[in-house]
Amino acid sequence: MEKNTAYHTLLKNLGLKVTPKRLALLSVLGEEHRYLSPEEVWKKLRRSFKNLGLPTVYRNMEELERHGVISKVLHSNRQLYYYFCPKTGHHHHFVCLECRIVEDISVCAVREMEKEIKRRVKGTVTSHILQVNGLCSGCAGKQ
Amino acid sequence: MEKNTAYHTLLKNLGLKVTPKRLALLSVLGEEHRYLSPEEVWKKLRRSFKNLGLPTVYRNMEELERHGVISKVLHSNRQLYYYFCPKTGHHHHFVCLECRIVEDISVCAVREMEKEIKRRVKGTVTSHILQVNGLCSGCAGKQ
DNA sequence: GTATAAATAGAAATCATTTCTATTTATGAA
DNA sequence: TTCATAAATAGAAATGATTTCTATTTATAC
Ligand SMILES: [Mn+2]
Ligand SMILES: [Mn+2]
Ligand SMILES: [Zn+2]
Ligand SMILES: [Zn+2]
Repeated sequence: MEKNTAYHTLLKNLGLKVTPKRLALLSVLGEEHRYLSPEEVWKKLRRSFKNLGLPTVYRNMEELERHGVISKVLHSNRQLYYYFCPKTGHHHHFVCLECRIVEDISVCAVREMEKEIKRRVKGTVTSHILQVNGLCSGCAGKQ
Repeated sequence: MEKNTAYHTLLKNLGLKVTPKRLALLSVLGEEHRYLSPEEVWKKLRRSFKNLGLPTVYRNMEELERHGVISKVLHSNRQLYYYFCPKTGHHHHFVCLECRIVEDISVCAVREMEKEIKRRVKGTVTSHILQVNGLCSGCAGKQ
């Protein structure tokens, strides 16, 4: 009995059990080019699964994020959003606060990003969040 | 009766009432070169004010952020943190996840930032959050 | 098939943040 | 210095997204 889907392989490679709900969750995320909240994914999945707990969706999305399969989207309403990005390698995302569409941005420097966004996406950049995390010299020493 | 402090003037200019608690809150934030949560500020302020509601601290910090006096710090624990940055003009922050110290970074491009951080701060960059917000062409049209 | 650990449902708890309402206070004008 | 007024506040309560808990189910390797 072959379940030869890409998502099946993906879960196998991560050492996660291949459950119908996980496959469906990946399918939902994979078909959306927008970021979704766990609750939104849950509502979509409940069409196919009458018994599906919201905590299950939270848990799986968190797990997939830990494995780098999906990425968190920061939002000023501070709710959790995730996006399944097919692109590999370091890059960034232009996210629309209105329709929640996500566009890959290959360059990294902020100036160049804004130029590229204006040219390619024809959108408006209203703000950007740029935060460098790490350890200061004092704390790095203690580690 | 002159209250000739910078914070007094600051609040006046914003059109906010100059209350003792607001002045003390600004003083607490101004003396810390680290980002603080509303609860932490509340605990510090309660030393001076026996009656001080936590909602008051939340409200004032939110208000000051809206006026651009203090800036939010994004944190993976998704709690609210604020930092009173004396520097003006567009720049970014290097925040230490360990001790929560904040360092101003004047250049904006990510590559250059990492170089500068390594050279000046002698710290370790473990990650960076870079998100460009705005409206896609579709949504920008509707506005 | 069977054993085992992982995954899940459903209910309940958590807890940072927000809302609500009565009271207090800062402020500017009289 | 009153005084009127809107702003600010305390304290209690509500909120709600997220997490935790436990019994049950399920995928998987043997
Ligand atoms: Mn980058
Ligand atoms: Mn910048
Ligand atoms: Zn540090
Ligand atoms: Zn859009």
